[in-house]
Amino acid sequence: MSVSSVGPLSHAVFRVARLHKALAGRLLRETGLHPGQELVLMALWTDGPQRQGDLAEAIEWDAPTMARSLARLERSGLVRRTPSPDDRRVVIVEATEMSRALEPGVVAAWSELERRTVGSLTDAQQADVLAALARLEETLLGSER
Amino acid sequence: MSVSSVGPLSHAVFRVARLHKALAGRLLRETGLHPGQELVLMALWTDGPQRQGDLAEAIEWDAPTMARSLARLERSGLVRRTPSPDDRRVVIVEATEMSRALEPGVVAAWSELERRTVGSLTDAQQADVLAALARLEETLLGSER
DNA sequence: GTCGGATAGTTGGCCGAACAACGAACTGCG
DNA sequence: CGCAGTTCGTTGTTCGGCCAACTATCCGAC
Repeated sequence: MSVSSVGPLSHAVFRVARLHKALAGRLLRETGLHPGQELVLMALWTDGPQRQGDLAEAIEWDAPTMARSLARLERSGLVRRTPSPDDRRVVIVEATEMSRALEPGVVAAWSELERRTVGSLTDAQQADVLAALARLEETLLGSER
Repeated sequence: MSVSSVGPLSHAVFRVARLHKALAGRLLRETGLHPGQELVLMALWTDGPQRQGDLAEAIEWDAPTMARSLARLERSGLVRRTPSPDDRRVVIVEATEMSRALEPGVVAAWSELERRTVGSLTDAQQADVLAALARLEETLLGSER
């Protein structure tokens, strides 16, 4: 029973995901960030300081994953965490001035990633692919509940 | 610059991949395996004993990732590794008898994963999605070289 | 007011994943 | 024959990702 015969669609998702993530990693390397960290920073750049929990929810991360990732970003000086005065349990996260220097590189990396992902697809094909992915996402989300 | 605006297609790939992998992890948990290990075992079950390098290539894994994963599987008694007599650098990997007990569960998990991924898609829609993923894979592969 | 439950983050453990650096073994060329 | 270069696998380090267990804080009911 080979993988591709048991689950052709799952296998295809697997393969595309691997390739895409690997490409993202290579492109992002020039910025010095690891894949995923740019999501955190982009969320902070666009939405401003926010509670750690909200940030985790925004990019759909586990709380432990977010905590550790922020600890690393903080250590790199890209992020600042301050306890909220209102509720001493919550932590407010914000991007530092220093992190702003990375923004052009990150946007460039994502643009290039998108360019290389879209490839030579026509607009119509691109719409098809997006629609297909949306269908998959909807199905998978439905399977969670 | 939000992620979805910079790279809508990339973002969609990202999201589907996360959901799919998480679902795979949940389904596989019942077998006691971690996502990825089932790929190794399935390859060994179908193709028999083989060189570690060939195995890594078959499921497109990094050599270090394969080495460590096999070390864990070996520790669990699911896999046996013996040095090749012909070439003392190479290691021959084989699935143990004990591992065979997991086969039904693994196949069931992958079947369920596929079922939940396909969802209520018609055959035609399913073909569309597969074609779309194939196009993406082709594009991404082309971007590697 | 106090005590129990809910909420916010952290930490430990384990895994897959990538890169770099390394040692061991083989191969082929001069 | 000997040595350079290649191939095979391992180890170190650093990540993201998940679960489980824990601490600290807050809130609400009694």
